[in-house]
Amino acid sequence: MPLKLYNSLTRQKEVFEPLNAPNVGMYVCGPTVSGESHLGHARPFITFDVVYRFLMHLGYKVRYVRNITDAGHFEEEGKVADDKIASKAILEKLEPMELVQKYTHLYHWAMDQFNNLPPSIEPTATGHIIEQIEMIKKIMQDGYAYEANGSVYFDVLKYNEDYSKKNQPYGILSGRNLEDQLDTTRELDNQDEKKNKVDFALWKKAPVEHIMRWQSPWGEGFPGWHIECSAMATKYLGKKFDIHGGGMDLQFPHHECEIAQSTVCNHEIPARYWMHNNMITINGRKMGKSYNNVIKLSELFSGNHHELTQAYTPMTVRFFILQSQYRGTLDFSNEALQASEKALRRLMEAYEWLKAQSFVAGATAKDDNLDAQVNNWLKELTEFMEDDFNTAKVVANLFEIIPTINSLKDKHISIDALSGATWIFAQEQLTLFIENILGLKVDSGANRQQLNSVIQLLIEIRKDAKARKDFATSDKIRNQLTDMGIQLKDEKNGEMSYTFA
RNA sequence: GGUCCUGUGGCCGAGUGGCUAGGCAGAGCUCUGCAAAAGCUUCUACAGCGGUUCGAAUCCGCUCGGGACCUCCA
Repeated sequence: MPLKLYNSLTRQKEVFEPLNAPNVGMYVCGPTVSGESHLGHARPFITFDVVYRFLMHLGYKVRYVRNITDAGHFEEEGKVADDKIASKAILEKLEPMELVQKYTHLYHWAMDQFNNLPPSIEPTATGHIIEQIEMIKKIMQDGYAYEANGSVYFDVLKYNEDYSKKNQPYGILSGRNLEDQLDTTRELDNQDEKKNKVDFALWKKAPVEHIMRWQSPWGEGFPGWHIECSAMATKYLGKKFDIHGGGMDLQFPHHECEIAQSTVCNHEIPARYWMHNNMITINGRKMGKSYNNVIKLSELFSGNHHELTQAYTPMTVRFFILQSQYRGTLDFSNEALQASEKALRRLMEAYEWLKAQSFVAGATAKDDNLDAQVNNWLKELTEFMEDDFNTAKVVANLFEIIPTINSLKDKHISIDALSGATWIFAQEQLTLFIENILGLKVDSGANRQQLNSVIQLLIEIRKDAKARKDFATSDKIRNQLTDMGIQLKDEKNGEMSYTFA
């Protein structure tokens, strides 16, 4: 079956056909590093990490470009007041590059926690001022932008008029028509440099107090928000590339504007497939700065937030996100996260155990029905991913297989219930999907080597106690370990194992 | 106001015109010195009202509810 994905541009699922197979170009809008990333930001990066991983699994050579937006009007929350007082001395002033550095590091740390693979190229907006200026000049030459008082604006009306004839009106991606927008925005329109309210900035003149500024043909200023993605995508992926991704809230205006800019410069819509992940909600409402309901990633990992009843590991969060399909909203709650935490532990325990077993390839199956069923579940994993990256169904099928694995482990079924080939196939598929495609791994604590030795010692003592029928001691060890978050389990064969809560 | 999305069991979530999604929580059983874990079994569904159909949670209409975007936004 071929890979199919939902294309926001055409509003339907389409078969994925790369422009230059086996190469695939994918651009995903990255973070604005003026603040710390929150749970909502995690979704696109995890979603497209899985897309990236799956495309590579299919054998494509993927160039994955994800930018860092580090130019614009920067203010760190809470620091604005200080900065206004600060005045003359450079060291007292808010230095944007300090913020950029700080939050870029935090962002990379979070991506690493989530086990997201680094993109092939991670360009910064400030590193591509020249490319952006060149692009703006080109748009002006073609007559689709104008200068006003040191700023440059894109002429949306003219663009819409000309490109409507080519069946590419402004609003083609978000499905809105310009007339409606003119109607709804007219009242707000008064004193402006813009010819029309719907025009957007390609370049902004920097006010005197603005620290971030670059020389340009129009004076000192800084680039508009939308042009950076167009410039960097074009530079690294060419005029036309395969996939452009990002959050649904970027569809308009950001991606719409990107399309307009790139279409003028390069004469075609920059990407063939547009993918948009839906939002994470909290209490049914989009998580976002303007709603004042964000949970930052560091807060999520530490549990230090009034909405949180506990800390959640990065893998729990990743798994939580992958349990849903990326195009639907996903509602955050402690209950939901706790469910994911437990489910993930069950999945990983079964998987780790299975991975450690050795099977003989030639052995035949005694339980043909179960064997066929397991094979089917394993095969479906690929089909589900090929159907617009349906990780929710992939996860569901993994859980279908778990009881069989645990039954073997607990000797409720014998090893020859399934054929050797099926067991080996299960090992391969689970490794492939759990680790390589979903990108899940066992949360590794700090240095646990000594801890493990200590626990091993306690286990020995407990075994002796049990042999003596000294259950008081045996229970004391188990219960106190449980209180510390270490769970002892008595295995069937008299051995004991443990897991960290 | 404009454009669009959505409403699934206690919670989170798949899904399709006819077959048990899955996870977590709850109940029972097995195992166990007792637990835990695990296995097996099991209870709560498709907002409401109409329509199309042999058959709809799935398609259509209306009503009610929730949400997103309308140039800060993942």
